Amino acid sequence: MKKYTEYKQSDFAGIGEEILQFWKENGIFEKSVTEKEGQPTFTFFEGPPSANGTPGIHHVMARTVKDIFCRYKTQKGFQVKRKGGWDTHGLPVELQVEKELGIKKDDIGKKVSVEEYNQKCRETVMRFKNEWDDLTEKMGYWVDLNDPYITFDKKYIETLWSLLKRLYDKDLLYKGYTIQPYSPAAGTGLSSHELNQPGTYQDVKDTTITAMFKKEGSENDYFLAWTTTPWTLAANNGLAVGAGITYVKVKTFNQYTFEPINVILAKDRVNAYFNQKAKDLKLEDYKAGDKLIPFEIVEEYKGKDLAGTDYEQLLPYVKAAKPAFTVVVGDFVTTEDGTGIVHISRTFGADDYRVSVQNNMPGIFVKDEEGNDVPIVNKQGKYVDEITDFAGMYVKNEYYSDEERPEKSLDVQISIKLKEENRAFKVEKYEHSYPHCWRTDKPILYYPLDSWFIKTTAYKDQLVELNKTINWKPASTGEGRFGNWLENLVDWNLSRSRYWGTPLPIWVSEDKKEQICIGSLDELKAEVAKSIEAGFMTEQIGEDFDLHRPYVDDIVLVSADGQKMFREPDLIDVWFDSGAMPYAQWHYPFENGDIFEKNFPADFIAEGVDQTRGWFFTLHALAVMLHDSVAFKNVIANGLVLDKSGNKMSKRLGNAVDPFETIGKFGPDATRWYMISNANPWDNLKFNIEGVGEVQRRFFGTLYNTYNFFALYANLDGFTFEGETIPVAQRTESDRWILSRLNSLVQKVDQAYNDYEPTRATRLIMDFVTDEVSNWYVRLNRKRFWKGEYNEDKKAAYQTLYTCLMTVAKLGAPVAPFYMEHLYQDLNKVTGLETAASIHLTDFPVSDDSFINLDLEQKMELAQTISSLTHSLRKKEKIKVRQPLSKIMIPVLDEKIRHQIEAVDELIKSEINVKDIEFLDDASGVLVKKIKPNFRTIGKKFGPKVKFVAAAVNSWGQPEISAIERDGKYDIDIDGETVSLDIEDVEISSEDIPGWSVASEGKTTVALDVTITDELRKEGFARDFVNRLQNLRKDLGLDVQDKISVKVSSEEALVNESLTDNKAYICEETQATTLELAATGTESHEVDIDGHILKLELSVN
RNA sequence: GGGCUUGUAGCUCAGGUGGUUAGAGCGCUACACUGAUAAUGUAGAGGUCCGUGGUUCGAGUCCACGCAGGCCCA
Repeated sequence: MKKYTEYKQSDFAGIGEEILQFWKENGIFEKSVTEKEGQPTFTFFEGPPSANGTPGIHHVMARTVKDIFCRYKTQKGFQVKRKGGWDTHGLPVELQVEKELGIKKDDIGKKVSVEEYNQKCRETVMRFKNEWDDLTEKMGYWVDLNDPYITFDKKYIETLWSLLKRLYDKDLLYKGYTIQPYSPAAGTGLSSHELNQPGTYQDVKDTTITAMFKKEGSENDYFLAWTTTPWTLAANNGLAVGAGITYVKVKTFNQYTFEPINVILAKDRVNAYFNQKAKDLKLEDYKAGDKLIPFEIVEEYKGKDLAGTDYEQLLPYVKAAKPAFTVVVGDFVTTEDGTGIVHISRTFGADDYRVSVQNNMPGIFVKDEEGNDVPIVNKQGKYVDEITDFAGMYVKNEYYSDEERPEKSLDVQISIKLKEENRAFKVEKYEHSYPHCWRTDKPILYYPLDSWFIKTTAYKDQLVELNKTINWKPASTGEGRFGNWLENLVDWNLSRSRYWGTPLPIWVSEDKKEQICIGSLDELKAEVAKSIEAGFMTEQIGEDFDLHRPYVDDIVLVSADGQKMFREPDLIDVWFDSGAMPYAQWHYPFENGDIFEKNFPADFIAEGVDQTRGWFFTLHALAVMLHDSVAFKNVIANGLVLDKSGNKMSKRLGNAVDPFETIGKFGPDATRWYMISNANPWDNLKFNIEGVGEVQRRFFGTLYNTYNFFALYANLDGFTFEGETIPVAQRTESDRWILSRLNSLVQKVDQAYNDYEPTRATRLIMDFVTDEVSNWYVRLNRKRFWKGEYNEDKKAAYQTLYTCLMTVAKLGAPVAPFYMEHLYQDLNKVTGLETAASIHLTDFPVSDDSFINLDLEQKMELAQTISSLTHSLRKKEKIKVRQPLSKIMIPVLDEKIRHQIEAVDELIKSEINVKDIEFLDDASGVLVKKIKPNFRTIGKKFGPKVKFVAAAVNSWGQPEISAIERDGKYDIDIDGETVSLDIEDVEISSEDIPGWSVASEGKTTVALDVTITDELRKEGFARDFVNRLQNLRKDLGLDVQDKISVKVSSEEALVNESLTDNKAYICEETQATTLELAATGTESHEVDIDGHILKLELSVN
């Protein structure tokens, strides 16, 4: 007969490896997909990781979340295809290659050819693929690694080109300006990544100016605006105020020219600009040169009232058309520093640019040689010739070489000019943090650069609307972080001036008047053919043509009017790569149209919350713009994995956790279960390795022990779940109880997974296994398993526990795929009840409502409370559980409770070792009742008078309590007013039983009779004796079923009587066929029971 | 600077719609159990619910303003 495997020792890491092998050999993952052919699909998109770095523990977290729902949906009957992928382009790859080659960006094309450089990127990007594949397997992440999509693949890029072409045809792709960090010294724009490198922000002292902008048509009213970059004042095209900020007009004098002026600034900033000591000075007393300058607030307005006011251009070197030089409202204006009025220069600030565009304000531009609009600072960082007074000066003194550096910087010279013109209110040095170029160490400029954009703003409303249909976990990320981002959407800047990435497929003619966007390899070939005809190219490109730089740059096309066309040198944002994966992973629309249709949009995706503006956005944007659809219906944005103290993990700090080490030590299941159960995936997880150990001990250890317990006895009795399943109605109270709880659990866990709440699911399962199955059901029913014949009752116990174990395995399989598989196999190999080769091919359990019995669950809860209270009393009285006591008494105030307790009284009695349960009701006359107000109801009824009502109720004695119990209501007098209290307005309980040792919890009270009669004492002694005998059996290495003969010699009457009186009991418990009181030989064992020494001799029959 | 988020026992976390003894696990202490045994059970100690105001008869819970940590973006 088949046996359940019994284990001497748990080895969870070993189970992981063993099961992994089993899955591989039997192709279980493949089957879990192919067996579901024809079933409804559940689509999951894999956000591609980059394999140019080693995986960390946070990847285990992210991928566990993904895996759980794919496995769950598979068990729920869906077909879940999971195509893996690799993100291969991008700056980190470039930086790493540059580091390894010991070059800088400038060296590309000089020291190293673009070709060599790209080859190196291609090698580097997959460097750690093996580690990644290894982790994927070991952690049990089921994803198809055989046919992954790779973003540098030619087919992948071709899809990207086709998408770009579609956007281009919809007029959504355009070239424009954006304000970007720019290093004139290095001659290149910087990415935010580069700006975030350590050391880029440095404290510097700059000359700052609070400039005076003269209000149009006024005599001497000026708006004050502060800037830390005076060189941008010549490009000023507007002023911004906060709509809700209060502004004042102050009558005063200019400290440099001593002229009378009226200045307008935020009310909150007056104290920062005017000396309080001058508060009481009179304006008419002011004399030119006075240190203290008097001031007087003469008017007050809101920012929104100032909007629309015109002012005179401050430095009118380059003109601009109206509505330039107008006051507008900006949401970024604060009164933290400056004047509460912000100087706006469309060409030199991102906020400035945005607010200018919103208000249609032209910027200050000059024409270059080709007639294009360019800013007043050139790419070297010098003023253009049009700024006559300062033409050719660097705008930052740091850009000069040491020899050429002027004594007075441009900022200082502008300050002097403005002071002389009565346009400077205040000039001062100011120390602040300013970003510097990490390569040249010179300050950067915010500067308008050419870029290609996708006009996402044209789809803003659809993006916002469709986002509302997405189920975000947590909701706040969707509404807040993502929703707000969509509300303030700007066009997607697609350009990157780099080498390793997807090239922009746009060719532009030499005169910039014609352009063409290529949407496929075939199109490109057709264009190349034309170019060959025109004599610009000599050879057609081949099928294996690499769509990367530098090869694409060598292609010269021909325009309609016969000009040469060159590719725009930009690459596209790598986020376009990943956002396009729903299409590009299938090489859609060139191939696989049917697969794409079935797998778009995704039902579910998951990635880190840091992807909100990355992958989540690009997926959403492309789906909305190209398909008028969401890209995903459900999304989990998981949080960070921090170290145990809440610090970010980093290799530099040495606090990073190695996932292989953790899995190697604790196995994949405990690692996964810990991460999911400890905190919601969207909260940050403080990863503490001890927590993994705890999960292993507490949850998996308990489950393992429970299985082992089952296996031990089921093997002895040969239980194989053969024959009839015993009807639930014929099972014991506790069987029916645990099955009721089990079915409730199935319902709740199913719901939790379905709601994308994995943490709730794991906590439910864990509590069920440890508290209900192990600590209550198994503990109370232990004897049923090991005592007596293999009868119906025993069979029911086996069946019940088996069902619990099997169901728990299925419920927990999505989170702990290895151990649950192992448990499934161990159980099923004996019973053969399931036909599926793997738990991951079985169906998710379905709750049977007819098993759920809430009344029974209440009863058991009562039993648990009563037992716990009695234990507590025994403890207080120092009476051990092995000592039987005659009774407990329980006051019952209603019949229902009484019946409920009666239904489980056997259970209670055996658990706490008492002979009897006695109920005390009103008739007993010994009850002392306690009453307290039910605030929930009286709060609603009496509102502010609650206090008085509560005081009245609390003062009641037995007569009032009896009265309200009898009549169902009671009238009291509050403040001369009669109010009526109903029985629901109070809670009556019994706390005291005069003369007894009592304990209570909630409405349940227990009193314990602590009298130990001789008979009880003898019985207790017999129990102790059984205990010693059992120990002895174990010490002697006897088998559970061995029968024995026992001889005992003792001088004491108590001992002898005890053994005689309880002989039958002792023999049954210890499997003794005889128990003799007789002299023992030399082979005897001496035992001590509460100071009574006796000798006993034991022989196996 | 802005958006989002977190703050409850030494640690990790629960605490529908406000309701009077704020819970669990781990850890700690003590005890019990010893045929689940490198297990297990019971009990105990341990709290300014981040702070300050407010709303309310009543606030861990609602509102406002702060403080501290985190993420993203400027």
